[in-house]
Amino acid sequence: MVKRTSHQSADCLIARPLDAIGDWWSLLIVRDAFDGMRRFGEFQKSLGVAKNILSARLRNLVAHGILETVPAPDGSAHHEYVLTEKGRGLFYVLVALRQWGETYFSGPGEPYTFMVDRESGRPIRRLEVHAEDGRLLAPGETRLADFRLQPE
Amino acid sequence: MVKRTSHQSADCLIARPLDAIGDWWSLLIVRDAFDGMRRFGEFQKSLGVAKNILSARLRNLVAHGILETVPAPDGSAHHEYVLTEKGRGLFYVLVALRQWGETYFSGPGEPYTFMVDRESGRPIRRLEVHAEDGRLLAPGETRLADFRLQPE
DNA sequence: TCCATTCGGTTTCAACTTGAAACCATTGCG
DNA sequence: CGCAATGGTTTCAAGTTGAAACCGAATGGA
Repeated sequence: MVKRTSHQSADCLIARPLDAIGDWWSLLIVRDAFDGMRRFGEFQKSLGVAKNILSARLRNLVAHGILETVPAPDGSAHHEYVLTEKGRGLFYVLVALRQWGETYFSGPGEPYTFMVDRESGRPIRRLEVHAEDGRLLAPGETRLADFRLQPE
Repeated sequence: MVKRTSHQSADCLIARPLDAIGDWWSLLIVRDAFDGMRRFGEFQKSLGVAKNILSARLRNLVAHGILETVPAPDGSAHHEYVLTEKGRGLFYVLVALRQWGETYFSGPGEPYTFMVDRESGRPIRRLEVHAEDGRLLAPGETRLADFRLQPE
């Protein structure tokens, strides 16, 4: 075996992100970070993940610029992990995954949790994909195109 | 070791979806399926993945109702893999991941590929998260809430 | 002061997963 | 009939994961 396959250098811009966050734990760490968690111990408790794994994942997320470490504000020797701009960019991925989960993975009769506007407490709208001119695009109504030279 | 950790029964509706698609290959298979691929060989060639792994992933995606097998239209004994409704629901996840990739993972001077409207060939708009009343929500301006009883 | 505890990890090691390559069963075709 | 293509499964070494033990630096209390 050469090595677990990496998509670091794949052409596809879906494959490359998966290299950074493409495992079970990383996205959950990011989710918790959006929920305000910052400390190693908080993540560990929330996720129930083994410490070595958490350690490796945090290191990887920091290496990819998704989290960054900042000195702990309480003056302790430890540091905290906070989302970078790039990390906050994962918000839309989380929302998409979440809405998919709400639609297809919530058991009947199960306490239904969903994403609400923090301000009003009301559910948010479903994500939509729009063309440049505003038309709503259904799944599959897109394709990929090269723009080596900016057209027009 | 008990078993590789599963989030099947996690409360969180972000964790549970990750159980279905939370590895490198599954989402790439779904991406290819959106691109019209249907045959084992097509996926294998496109992804360069070992056949045993592809086989296991396809089985898993079918088991989760993301793909389904249909008899091959050419009358051969083989079948094809096509996206179900649930599978097509992953469109928004792919778009979100893709836009994140476009923003943060495209090397400078690299041939820039992005998602365009199939009809017009023009780039699509960025995803936005909106509150019920239409207000634009920034990353972090949401939270999760329980709706055991429908409020209002 | 000294012992205990918490926090944030690293190390160790067995079980599990991954991937390359070999193998196998059907069908298609000349 | 023979041979290649398709769509897998099997095998096995190497890599990854996870539970638990360990460790070192700071507090925290008695």
